Amino acid sequence: MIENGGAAEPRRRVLLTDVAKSAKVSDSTASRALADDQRISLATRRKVKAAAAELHYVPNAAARSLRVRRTKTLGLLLPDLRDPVHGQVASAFEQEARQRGYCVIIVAGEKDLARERVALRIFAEHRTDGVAIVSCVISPKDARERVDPDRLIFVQPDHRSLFRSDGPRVAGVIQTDDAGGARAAVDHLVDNGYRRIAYVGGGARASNAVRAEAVAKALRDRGIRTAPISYANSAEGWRTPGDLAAVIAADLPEALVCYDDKLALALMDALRALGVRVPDDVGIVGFDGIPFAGISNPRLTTVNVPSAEMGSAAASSLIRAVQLGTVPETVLMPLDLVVRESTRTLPRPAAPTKERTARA
Amino acid sequence: MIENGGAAEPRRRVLLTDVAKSAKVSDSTASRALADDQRISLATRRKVKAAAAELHYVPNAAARSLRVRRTKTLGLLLPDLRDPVHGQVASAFEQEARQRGYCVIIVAGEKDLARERVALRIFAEHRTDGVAIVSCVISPKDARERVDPDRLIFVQPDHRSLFRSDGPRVAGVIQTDDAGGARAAVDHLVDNGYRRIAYVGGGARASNAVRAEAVAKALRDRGIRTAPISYANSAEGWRTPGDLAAVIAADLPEALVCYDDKLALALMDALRALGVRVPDDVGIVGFDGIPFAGISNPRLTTVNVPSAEMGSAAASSLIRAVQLGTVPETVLMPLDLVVRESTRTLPRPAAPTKERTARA
DNA sequence: ACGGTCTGCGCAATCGGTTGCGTTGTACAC
DNA sequence: GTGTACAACGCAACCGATTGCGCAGACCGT
Repeated sequence: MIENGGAAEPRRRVLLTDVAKSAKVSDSTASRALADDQRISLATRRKVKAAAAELHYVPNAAARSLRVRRTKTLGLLLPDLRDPVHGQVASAFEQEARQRGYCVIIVAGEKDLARERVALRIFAEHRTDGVAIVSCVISPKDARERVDPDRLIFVQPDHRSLFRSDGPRVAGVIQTDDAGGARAAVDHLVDNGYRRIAYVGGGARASNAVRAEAVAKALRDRGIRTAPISYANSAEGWRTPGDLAAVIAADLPEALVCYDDKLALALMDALRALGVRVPDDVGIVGFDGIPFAGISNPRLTTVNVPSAEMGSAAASSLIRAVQLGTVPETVLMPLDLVVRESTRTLPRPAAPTKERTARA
Repeated sequence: MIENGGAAEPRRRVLLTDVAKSAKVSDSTASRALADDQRISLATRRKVKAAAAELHYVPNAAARSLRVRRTKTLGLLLPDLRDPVHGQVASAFEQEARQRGYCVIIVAGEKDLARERVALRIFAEHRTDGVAIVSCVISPKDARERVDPDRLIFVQPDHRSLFRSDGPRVAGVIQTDDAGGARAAVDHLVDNGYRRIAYVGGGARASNAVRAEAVAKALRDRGIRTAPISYANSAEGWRTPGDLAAVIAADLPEALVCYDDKLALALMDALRALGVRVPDDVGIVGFDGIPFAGISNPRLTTVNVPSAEMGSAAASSLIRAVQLGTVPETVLMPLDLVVRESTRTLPRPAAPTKERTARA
């Protein structure tokens, strides 16, 4: 029977000791019994478990992790939970972690270095067994100094610029093959007759530079030698999609490759306001493969990024590393193009035309 | 100077004791100094802090919370991090919490009772100072038995069906005024000449029933006495938006009020595939006000739900309750309609027409 | 010189589990 | 009868902080 004490006092939490007492065994035996330690007889184990259930015993994670020096907790640092891509990553990460018995502390860093450092500090205080950093601005070096590098993994669903000049290994990295994705996008466009192709950037962020470069290279590789147009934001401040659309509409290319789907969709909206039709007047391809790209009007052709896979891969890789005492692995995620309605086949000879490919 | 010990052994964590030793004070003084206890002289405080910084001391949250019986941690249970609405709520919740010095453990319950119970168990083990439950299937009663009711708040950005037959107070609740929202939507439609108005449901979920009822009542209140059409999903299984669109197109109403924006947008896409134009052939209004509703084609008229405000309200209310030892308050969030392009003014006398409003 | 009041700091208990090691009890062999 | 092996369990230390209480020394007044 449960002793209630009569009064409605703030019911004292039931401790392992209470369970032990109720089962008439020592604390240590109770602890082992609940952990299914083979040294404890089956009968005793059952007795203890029954008592625990009866008393509604809930172990104290803090006390346990203090002793065992493991928290079964992971830290997840990302820029923003509202973003579809990060939401996808976070969702998959959390699921995978939970299935493996870990729970996760999520902190949004908002692409702000100070906040990101605070986040890592929080993880350190909580002694998380591992940390995943998704698309953040903090440098790997900086991050390594704040949390155990062996317990650290970077996830870059949108770029991997941080990892070029930083030596062979910084920790685990789950990165995307932006070059491959850009190639697929460009191939699709060129094969369908598009020639005047522009890249529309997402600002001054490093992630943008990577995709811009990837697209530029893919264009060069296909012999598109017309100076690639690139609409970057002004160094200061941000252009609204409306402003950007106006600039673009003033000298309309045949196709636009956008930094990401969010930009592509916003741009489609803004262009529509200007009377520019997609894909009739201009083709558009995005990056990321967010859910809404599949039901927009027109549906968006996009380079799909396996955000969910990246999230779960990060979690499982991290956990494996923690348990084995190794360093999280590094994996490169392939990107595939999903062709929809925002691009079409241009009514023009698909074979490379002499006048455009110059001396090809 | 930092003693490194030479070898690359798994650098022992630095403890408060180390800081104390380095500052030549006792542990207790070190602890108090770091907490800026007035009893410790300023000079000593500075000395200790310097030592802590020098040694890169990071306090152990588990040890601390074990002692102080407070974890400065909140639990957040929601169905899915991928959902725009929940993402918004989670984002705001996390921000607010972090600003107040709390960190948050997020668990996705996926509208699955078992998983939700596991989540609450996790929160209980971690002794979270408070728990917020967003749009979940677990009953308030059930939840109250698993976590301290005084530390519990429900957030219902999409419905509040759980709270009708459950007594006056179940814990804190942040709920939405769906009735008001539905009224605004219906008023807008009716004022613009729409008469044959249907509600398109989101399945058998309780949340759907609430909005369906709210819309039905709003229609009745405006004297729209034609039997309100309502496209519910079949009891078993789910209809695809395509199926749903086909059914709707077969006998097209003048306007559709959808359970949420996601459904509205999917429906617009499916209807377009069937050659039905929005808003020319049918008006559409959604619920939630997700970001993408603002840039869809056509832009979606929708009942805006202040998800972010709800998230931060939940966090601050919860924290306040925890600190004051009171019960989290209950608030009702007003919903406002944002009119965009998916509805228009019908070329029909706006005044109620005799033949439709029957004996009005 | 001596009692009283502060100021600044340290001792040791405490939070709630886990675990190395030792102890008890029984069975079995010799 | 005694030694040995093994199964089942208990004692007490430990994890790393926080904090109630007490104590030493400085300072002051008389």
